[in-house]
Amino acid sequence: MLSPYGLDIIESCLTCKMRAERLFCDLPTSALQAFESIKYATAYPKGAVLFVEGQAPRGIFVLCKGRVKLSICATDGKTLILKIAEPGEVLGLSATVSGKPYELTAETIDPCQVNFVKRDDFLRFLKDHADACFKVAEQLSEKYNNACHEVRALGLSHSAAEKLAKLLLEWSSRNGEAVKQEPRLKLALTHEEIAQMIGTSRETVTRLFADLKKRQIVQAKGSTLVIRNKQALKAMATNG
Amino acid sequence: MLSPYGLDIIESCLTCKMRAERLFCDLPTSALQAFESIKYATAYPKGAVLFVEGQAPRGIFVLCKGRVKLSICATDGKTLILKIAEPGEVLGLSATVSGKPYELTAETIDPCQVNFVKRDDFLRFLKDHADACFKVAEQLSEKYNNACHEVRALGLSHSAAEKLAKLLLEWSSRNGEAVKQEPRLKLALTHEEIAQMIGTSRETVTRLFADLKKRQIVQAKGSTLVIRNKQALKAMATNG
DNA sequence: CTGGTGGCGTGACGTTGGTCACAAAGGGTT
DNA sequence: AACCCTTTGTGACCAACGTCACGCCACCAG
Repeated sequence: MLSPYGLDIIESCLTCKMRAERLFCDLPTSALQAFESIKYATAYPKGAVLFVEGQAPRGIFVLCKGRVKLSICATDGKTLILKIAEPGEVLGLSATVSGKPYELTAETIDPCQVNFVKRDDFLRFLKDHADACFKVAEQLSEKYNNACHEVRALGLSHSAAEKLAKLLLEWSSRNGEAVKQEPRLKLALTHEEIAQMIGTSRETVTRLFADLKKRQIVQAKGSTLVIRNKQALKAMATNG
Repeated sequence: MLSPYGLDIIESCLTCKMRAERLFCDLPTSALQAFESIKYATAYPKGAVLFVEGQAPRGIFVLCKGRVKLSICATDGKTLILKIAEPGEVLGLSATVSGKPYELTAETIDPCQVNFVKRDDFLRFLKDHADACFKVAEQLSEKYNNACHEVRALGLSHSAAEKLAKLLLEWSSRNGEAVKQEPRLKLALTHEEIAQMIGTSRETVTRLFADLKKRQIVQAKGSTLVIRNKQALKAMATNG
């Protein structure tokens, strides 16, 4: 079997092992078969751009493997990273449904496997499969929810420190690390990228991390970060 | 007929004159009849709270008359106004679909007429009416789109002036005033509320308006604002 | 008229954090 | 080793803006 960019291709959604765990993949077999017939399994190298904000919607991208960076950017080049999409996520969904331009830019940061579905095919699929349509509504609610959290973090924070603390706590809650006394997390992003996630400058992120380390709140072990004082971090995240 | 809070109640969605113009109201008669049977026509005075962020979703609120302020607020009381909802808008939709808590707070700023539908009834209605389900997906896309714009405005702006310029331009584009040489708009909000919309302080808004007037970019005529120099405003909105 | 209240205008001041500039530390390649 | 290139660390400087403080005006009730 061909295996571009070092990926093990998932051939069919019907036999996909991760099917049950994922919102959009978990559909009755009849719908999945229909989906199967309109999807294009594709693969991208690291750094590929799936779509750019402002572009007319070509269709949806179901992420099967790898991570994708979702960002918006200003005319002057300043960019804001909204989230790093993980496998199972559907990208370009809202633009495809509404017909408006993609509202953000999607760029792979790993080699990725993606199922692409053309807009026309997808809309027809939704008309025919009411249960899929409901799943889409659920997915969109999820996305809206995330966007609201983003708005809250950006709009109601008093300082960059507060936003960084929020981000670290959110990351640690991803993998269930949050319940532990001293959560650990892999810092897979550069300071520059972290800065773009919280809407501040690279230097500020560096300084904030230095400060957190000095105050014994976090500790770096290679590329993993140990949160030594969860309470202090939470206090920073809520009181600004 | 009873007419609480000085409203002329719209009795039935089937005979509603505004039906065609509005996304959610524009459904086939069969679906509308089903909707009719599960909705509760209600009325609220000015200042009533439809739901609070964090609350478990009780159902959706279709706004028929009046305006509703949608906001999120921080633990310290600082609030951010996301938008002022106009008639035709469906409130609490995403939370009702996903089952997660309402992500924002809805408070009437006029006497309002509202059609309320309980969550259970609404979900059953969606299962039965695929076309309604698709409408919901469209509505959610719309909301997501708005949220993305909000994120962009908040996260990628360099200054409060830029955000205010963006807001004024957006307001003027609502009523088709934007095409005119010198668009006019009603300032229905206080400086305090405008500040809460762009995430800044009341004093800053006052100062910004004073500056805009001094530079002949806008002009106040009573409670209406005339934009005298659209170009300058656009420049402020894009170049920060 | 008088007092109360809510919105607006404005000065002074201090902090935050963006920007520039450069140094240091890795990490990979030749 | 010498060389890149990327990432991180740090100091200096300054504009933006949040905050406090207060005065003014309009409106309304008694």
